[in-house]
Amino acid sequence: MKHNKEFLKRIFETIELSSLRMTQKRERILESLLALDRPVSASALRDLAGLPETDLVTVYRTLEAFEGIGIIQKIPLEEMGCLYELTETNDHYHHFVCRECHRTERLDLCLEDELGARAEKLGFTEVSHLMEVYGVCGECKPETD
Amino acid sequence: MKHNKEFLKRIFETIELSSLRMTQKRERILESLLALDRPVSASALRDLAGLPETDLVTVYRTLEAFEGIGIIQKIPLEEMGCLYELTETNDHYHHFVCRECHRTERLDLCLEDELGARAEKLGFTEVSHLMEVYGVCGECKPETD
DNA sequence: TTGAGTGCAAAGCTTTTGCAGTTTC
DNA sequence: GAAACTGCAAAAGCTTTGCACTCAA
Repeated sequence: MKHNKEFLKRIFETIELSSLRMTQKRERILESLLALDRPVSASALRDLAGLPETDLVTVYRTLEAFEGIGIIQKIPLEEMGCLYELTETNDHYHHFVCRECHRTERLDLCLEDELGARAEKLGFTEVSHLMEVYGVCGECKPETD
Repeated sequence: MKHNKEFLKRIFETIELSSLRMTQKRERILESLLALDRPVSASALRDLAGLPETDLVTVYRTLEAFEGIGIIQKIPLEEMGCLYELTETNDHYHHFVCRECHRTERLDLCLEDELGARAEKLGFTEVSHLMEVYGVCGECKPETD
C-alpha cells in the first residue's frame, strides 16, 4: 500500500509546523521511510537511507523527533529491539511480524475504542495499546513437510 | 482472582512431569508467584520471594525454566523490561498495565482464534500474539482537575 | 545568531552466557 | 553420580545521555 497524496501532505505539514529542522540526513531518512512503507529497525533504516557512516545515535534521535510529532510508530519485536514505521499523524497500525526476517504485514484491525472504553472504566487515563502478531512467514518457514 | 484447586493441580503436575528440580529458591519463587497472582518484574519477584541475597540470574533462569514448561507468561512493558506471571499451562492473558507503578488488571478478551486464522491465511506459522493496554492508573494519576 | 542537529564516547538497563562449584534426585 | 541449579563476573544488545562542535533558518 503506497502512500497517497493526502498522506504525504499531512506528513510534510506536520514537519513544517514542528520546530524540527530538515537536514540532509533527516531528508534521506524520511525519504527511505516513505519509500519503504513498512517497519524497519534503526540500523536497517540507516543502511537503507544510504547513510552507513552516520552515527546510529543520529538515526535514533531522528526517529525520536519524528515520533514526538506523531508521524512515527514504534513496533516492539518479540525478543528485543523494535521496528519503526511512518504513520498517519497520531494514527497507528498493528502487524503480523515474522520472527526470523522481521517482514511485516499490516493487520487491518484495531480495538482502540473497545480497549479505551474498558481502560477508562478501570480508571486508566492516557491509554495506548499494543497488538502485534508474531510468527514465521512463508519464506522463512523451513520446508519440513 | 485467586487460584483455584484445578489451577494449582495443573501447575504442580506440569512441574512434576518436567525435568525441573524443585529447590528451596524455586519453591519460594513459585509460592510468591502463586500468592501474588499478578505480573511482576524479575527483581520485584526476588524481593517478594524474600530472596534479596539471591542473584538475579537465578531468578531469570527460574523464570526461563518455568516459561519453558508453559506456566509463565512474559508481559512486555512499554518502555523497557517485562513482567512475569503464572498462567494456566500454555494459556495466556492480556492486561491493562499502569505505566507508572506497573499495576495490572487482567483484560478479559483474547483474539487468538481471529488473529491465528488471519496469520495462517498470510502464510505465517507458529503464531503468537501480543495485546497489552497501557495507561496511568487511578492511583498514579495526578489530581490535576 | 541562536536553537537544533550531529558525532564521539560512554553509560544504562534488562537479560544472557560461561564456567566452576554445589545440590537434588 | 549424573543432571540440574547457583553464583560470580562479564558480555550482549539496543537505546540513551553528555558534551563539544557544526549547521540550518
